[in-house]
Amino acid sequence: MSIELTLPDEQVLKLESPLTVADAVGAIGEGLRRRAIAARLDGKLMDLHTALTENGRFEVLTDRDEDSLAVLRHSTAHLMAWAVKELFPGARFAFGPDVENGFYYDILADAPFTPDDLTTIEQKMKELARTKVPFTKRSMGRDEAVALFSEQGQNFKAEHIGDLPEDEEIFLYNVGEFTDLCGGPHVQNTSIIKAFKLMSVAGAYWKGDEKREQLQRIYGTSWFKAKDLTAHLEMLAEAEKRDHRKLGQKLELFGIKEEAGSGLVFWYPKGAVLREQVENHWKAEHRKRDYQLVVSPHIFRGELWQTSGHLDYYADDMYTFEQDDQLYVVKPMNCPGHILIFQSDLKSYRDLPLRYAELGTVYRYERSGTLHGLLRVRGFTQDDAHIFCTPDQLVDEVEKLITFSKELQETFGFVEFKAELSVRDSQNTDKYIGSDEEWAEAEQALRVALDRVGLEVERMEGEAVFYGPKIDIKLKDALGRLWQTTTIQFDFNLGRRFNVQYVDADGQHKHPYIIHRALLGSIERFIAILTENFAGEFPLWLAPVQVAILPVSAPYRDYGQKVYETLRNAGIRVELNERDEKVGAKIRNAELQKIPYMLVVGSREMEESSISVRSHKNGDEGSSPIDDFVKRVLDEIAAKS
RNA sequence: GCCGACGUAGCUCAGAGGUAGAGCAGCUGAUUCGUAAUCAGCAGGUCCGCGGUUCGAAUCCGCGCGUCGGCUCCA
Repeated sequence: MSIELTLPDEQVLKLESPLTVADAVGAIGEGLRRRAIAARLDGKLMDLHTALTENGRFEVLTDRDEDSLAVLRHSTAHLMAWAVKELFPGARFAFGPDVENGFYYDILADAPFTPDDLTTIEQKMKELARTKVPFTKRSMGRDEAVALFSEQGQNFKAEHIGDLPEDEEIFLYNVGEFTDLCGGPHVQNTSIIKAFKLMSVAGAYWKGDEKREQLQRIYGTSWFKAKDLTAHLEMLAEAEKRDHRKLGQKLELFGIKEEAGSGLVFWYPKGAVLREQVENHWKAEHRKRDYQLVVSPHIFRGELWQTSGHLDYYADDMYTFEQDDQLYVVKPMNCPGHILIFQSDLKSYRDLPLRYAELGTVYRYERSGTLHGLLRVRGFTQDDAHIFCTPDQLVDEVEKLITFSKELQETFGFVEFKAELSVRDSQNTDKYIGSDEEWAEAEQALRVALDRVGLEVERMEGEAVFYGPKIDIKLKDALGRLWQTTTIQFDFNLGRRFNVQYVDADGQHKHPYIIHRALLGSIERFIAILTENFAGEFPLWLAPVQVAILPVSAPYRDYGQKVYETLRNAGIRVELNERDEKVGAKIRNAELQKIPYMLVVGSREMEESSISVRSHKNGDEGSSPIDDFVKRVLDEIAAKS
């Protein structure tokens, strides 16, 4: 029998079976055979020793393909499991997949792994890898496989076989003494696994269920080349340097105080300036787009949260207290407030679309283990808005929102975005509020709007919240990391619960569509993202201190004071360093604080009524008349660049 | 919330049953200096909190709080 393989260049390769994938790769070229990691037949990944039995589009993966990395990492996970089995014979293995940048394996061990254990395991892996042991695959009957794993005490594997679809073939992979339930593919042998490192160990639940066993998850990273591993570790070191929690401390931006409670942020003067700039810009941009800014109280009576449904769903996650036998709730959302404002008078279709925006500070009791710097807190300020509109205004409004989101974030220097469209789980529509028509219409509106803006979008089946479909937009930062900021959510629930209405042209009372949205997400979170993106080197318009004036020595302080006043009166955020230090030390301090401009003033400058400019970006830039410098700075601030 | 690690001066960290240490920052004084750290002195601590073991606990044990890495969760 012959097999026809269509190669990426459309060439058709005819081969006689029986043959393996490796044979086919060898037929294309011997050099390729040596470099091949795996192959793809009609999009399906297979390893090299698999028998080829069907025709199809055939693609060879070498160590240059992204997908090969996944294969390598998955194989590294197996190698690690083997090493663990050697060192800890009682270990029971759960899942061990590849993940972004690496892999993990969930293991139930007699005792938790220590950092020393990781070192030992890593050494063992290196030792085992050098023996150049092959990965081999075989098929096995279900009952036989369950019996095999049960007999070995591998109850997680045995359990998982029972969870696999009836018609799925069961495969086992062997590497050395380790046998795993696994579909593959894997690298040919362990000699390819060279550049890896075990990173950390953490708890993880079996099958992600917090009611099930908690396992030890060992994370590792793996690469084809040592220099890729080094580059990855350097990237992690760079990310650590940019950690907003560290920079927040060093640059005196904010702090979280144990004595005040976790997840609650104190904004120091410099951080408060950052916030102020972000918020001012945000407000101005909303006014430009016909939003009305509103302010709602921080606490509402409990009944309101009964009406909204939050008290039923989230009672344990809300801060509540009683006063005069009356339950009050510290608001975890702004929506009910905006609805009350909407209902303050009878609304006409002529009033729509109506856009209420508020930088609304909300409080939610987040579980202690989830808190993380400014990224996950218990008190935060949503850049919230609610849009009330008619059905035929829907698409336009959503399109405006997406465009607004992009424009707003672009000002902060972000240029790349990814969108996710979350829709309901079509298998399980009962748990969602709203009719099929509403869901269809809303999803259509979101989709059309996304198309119009031309944003890349991924459909997320079953990821919608119970009350409506949503679009989430993620930005990509300077290190290529994605951060979710914008969320645009339909709400079929609150309008009904509060009976929100407007009078249409035909005199009928109707429910408006309600869209809930945040563009930056929360101010706290967004400032964390900004801090990490810029590594604390904020653009001039955001910089807490824009200019530092550094007199060379005491006799020039008065002149420095004059320059200070000129800049301050021009609206520039400026600091005068009057300390009794050498100018080198003053520069060092200003550089460490990442202040964009430093002005050195001494005798020369005093005589010429000038200043010497040093920028954080370029270093010494030479002298300049004061007025020229003021203009330059004001222009740069205005450009928000 | 769960698993693990950690918590010492404002910050970064050393110390490990027997009087609590360094650097930076702070204060005082000297110095008056030209593009990333001038010198000297002084001060600074419930060693996260509460219990326990011990003649004696920052150190060992228990509980609590907090931080970190994950898991789970995220209206």
